[in-house]
Amino acid sequence: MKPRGGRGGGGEQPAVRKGPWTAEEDEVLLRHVREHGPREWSSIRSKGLLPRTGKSCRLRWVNKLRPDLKTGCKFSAEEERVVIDLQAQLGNKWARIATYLPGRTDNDVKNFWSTRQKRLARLLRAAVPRRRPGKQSGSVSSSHAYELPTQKDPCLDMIPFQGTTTPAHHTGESSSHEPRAANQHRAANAPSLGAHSLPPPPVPLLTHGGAGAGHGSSSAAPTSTALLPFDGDYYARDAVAGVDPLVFVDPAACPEPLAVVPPGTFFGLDDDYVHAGRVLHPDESGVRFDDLPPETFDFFELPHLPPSPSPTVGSLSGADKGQKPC
DNA sequence: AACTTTTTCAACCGCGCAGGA
DNA sequence: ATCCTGCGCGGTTGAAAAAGT
Repeated sequence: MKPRGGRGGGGEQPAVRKGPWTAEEDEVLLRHVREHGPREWSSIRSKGLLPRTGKSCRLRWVNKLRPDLKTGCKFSAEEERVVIDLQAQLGNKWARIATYLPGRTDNDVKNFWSTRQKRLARLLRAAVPRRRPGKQSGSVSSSHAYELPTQKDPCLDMIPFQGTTTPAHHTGESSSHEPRAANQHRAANAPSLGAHSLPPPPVPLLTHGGAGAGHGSSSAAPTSTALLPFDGDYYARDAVAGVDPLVFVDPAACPEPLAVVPPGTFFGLDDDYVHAGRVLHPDESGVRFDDLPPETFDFFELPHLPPSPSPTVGSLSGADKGQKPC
């Protein structure tokens, strides 16, 4: 990190400091927020409180100092599901997705997603025979215990892992920005999404076992089986044993599950889904990369999930205070 | 135990929008 | 109508920690 002085707009202001925050800086920032609320970020520097840009201050607050954050907690299975579904629905609107996840920041969601993208990429590369034209994949199975019933060359090397830019499908909003006011208090009051096509966030999505389940958020998923990922899973097929880890929301109580990845949106592939070496056709929809990594099957520890935190709007500020056990 | 690889997390950057002057 | 400033968002990077060999 090159601490460049930056042409700090005002001559008297100290050079902008970058890099990791110190406890002292945190304290100053917290004090500022206590006194003024989470705003006036730029005044922090202009008043000489901290040699940090307003931007940096805001980021620090939002991502680290906010009292309602679930820091240090891995994403629960339910959270993962929400992220995956919403990403399919909204694209990379991390801030918006985060509004559905109390205690999570857009940065959390973003990091989570990119981590999984990387993991998937690696897994697929490892798992899938590289069959190039004219070269048969004879050697592949030797290094992998599982055999993949490949039906068609998935050309995985060409999968455009689009975590970065491509929304799975556009929701038609040209501006990703929510109304400012809504944004501003997102953390504290949970979201009030600007209308558009999505349902209001929090209530249904973190349903656990059904209660309060979803405002019909989706266009898809006529049945829960649409969400059932793996009929040929090579990690945990046996373990699955009829349990759909992703759809533990009782379909009866939640007749309208979250949107599934609609056909053609799996990593930008059209027509067919590529799934760890085999191609799934649209009628097998519901495949999502989340199913791939072994740890996904931590799902079977789901019973440990906290009893529906009732992630309703507003639960964020109160109930989620402090660092609760994950 | 040492080394390598992978994952996680924190922070920065650039861009675009909104509101005020 | 235009410019300026502040803020929020999404993408990216890099260091530290954890896991694997």
